[in-house]
Amino acid sequence: MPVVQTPTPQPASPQEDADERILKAAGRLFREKGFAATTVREIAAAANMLPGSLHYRYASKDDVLLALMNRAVRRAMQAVRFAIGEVKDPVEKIRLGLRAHLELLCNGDDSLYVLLFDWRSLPAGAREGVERERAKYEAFWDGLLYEAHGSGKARPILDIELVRHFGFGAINWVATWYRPGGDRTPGQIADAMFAYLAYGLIHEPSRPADLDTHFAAIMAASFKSRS
Amino acid sequence: MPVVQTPTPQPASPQEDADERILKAAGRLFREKGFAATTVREIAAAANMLPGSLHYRYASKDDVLLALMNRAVRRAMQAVRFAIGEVKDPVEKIRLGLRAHLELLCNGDDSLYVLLFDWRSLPAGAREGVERERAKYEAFWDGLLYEAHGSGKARPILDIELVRHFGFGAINWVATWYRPGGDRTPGQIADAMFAYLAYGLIHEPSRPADLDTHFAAIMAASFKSRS
DNA sequence: GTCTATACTCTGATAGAC
DNA sequence: GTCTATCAGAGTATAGAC
Repeated sequence: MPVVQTPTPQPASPQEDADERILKAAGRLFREKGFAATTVREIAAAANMLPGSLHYRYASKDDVLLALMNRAVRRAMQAVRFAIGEVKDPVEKIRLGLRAHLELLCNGDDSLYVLLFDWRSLPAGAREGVERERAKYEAFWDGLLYEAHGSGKARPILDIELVRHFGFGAINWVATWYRPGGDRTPGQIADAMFAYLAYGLIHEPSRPADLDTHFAAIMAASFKSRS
Repeated sequence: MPVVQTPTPQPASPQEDADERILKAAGRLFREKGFAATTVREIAAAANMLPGSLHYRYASKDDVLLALMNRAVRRAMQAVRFAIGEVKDPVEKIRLGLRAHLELLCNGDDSLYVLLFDWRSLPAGAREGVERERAKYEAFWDGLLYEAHGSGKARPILDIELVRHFGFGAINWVATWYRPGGDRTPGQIADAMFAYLAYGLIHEPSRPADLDTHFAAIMAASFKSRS
């Protein structure tokens, strides 16, 4: 199993620096307190500037949220594509993609969390654009699932969209209980989740040895491999 | 498979009527717009009273949220216990509990949604009490999982808490994409989720027929049975 | 218990100097 | 581009009549 890497971010140009500071500060605050409970003064202070200066970059508080969410989708797509790389095995692609998604959610910037958990704060007018990009990301995952389904390795899946919803749910929910420094890294958690969902929790005496072996191998690796 | 029923709510006494109207209105608004984006004036208007009257019942907006969340845990516990009833099979108990939880989340009052998705809005001081009750609910689920684990029907589970987290994630996330009137009822969705997680998505030629049969039976029923 | 009226704070956004 | 200073409005909570 290849170790997951994250794409190296390109150094910010001088003029992007202020924008970057704003989005980073806003991301942290929106994640901690939620969009509506965060004030523009707080964002500006955390970004080491004054409210007036912030307004020069973003015309409104909503615009900050919008930019943050657009960035979240972009980064998620980028991280998953990068993690999969040139891997060909369709099931392994899903495992690697899950790891990348969860690592971004837990240890990356806060934008993905905000996208997922502060969706209601996005004004209705701005929703369409983000929705479109988000749909692309989901379609990408559907493609991975469809590919695995077609490979014959996966159980005949009755509803790929439903499987994606359940998978996203299990993995996104990690953000509500994960605390850095715990027993497992995000990568290990993602592997465990993959193993449970892929091989199931029901054990019956007639279950063939190879299924248990695959399950055990992933679970064991989920303990050993660093994220 | 017994049909899931919901406990019949006892009729509200006259003086509870106003409290009830407030919590119901607040639940709907908090779910739609979030706690911070909802104003006391809106809650009062939706409950057919004026802000001053609302204040007579709840000293602050935070108190409304607190009452709503405490109620959510109470109702969830009640609904799951009721759904399980006298069923003895540990795996079936989990299936029925999942259905009840999801039905409350999708079609019941909005308090459970608010509890799960507006957790950050609860002031730190009030968190402890809700946390304690919520921990009891989670411990109850851990008990169900432990029981299933001990029955020998379940695969040797390495981490019950992790399984609960994944299960809660998949099932709670349904609230973010479920729309009433769609193809499936909450009960059917819960059954599908149960089947996927219980029997796994990986299919291999050596998989014994009985596992596929159980999986198929639940999935087929998930299409037929009304929630 | 519910109303009216209001106090006081904080919010997002802006205007204009530098 | 960033600052200072400020506006107009909305926010929660309250006081006190009925």
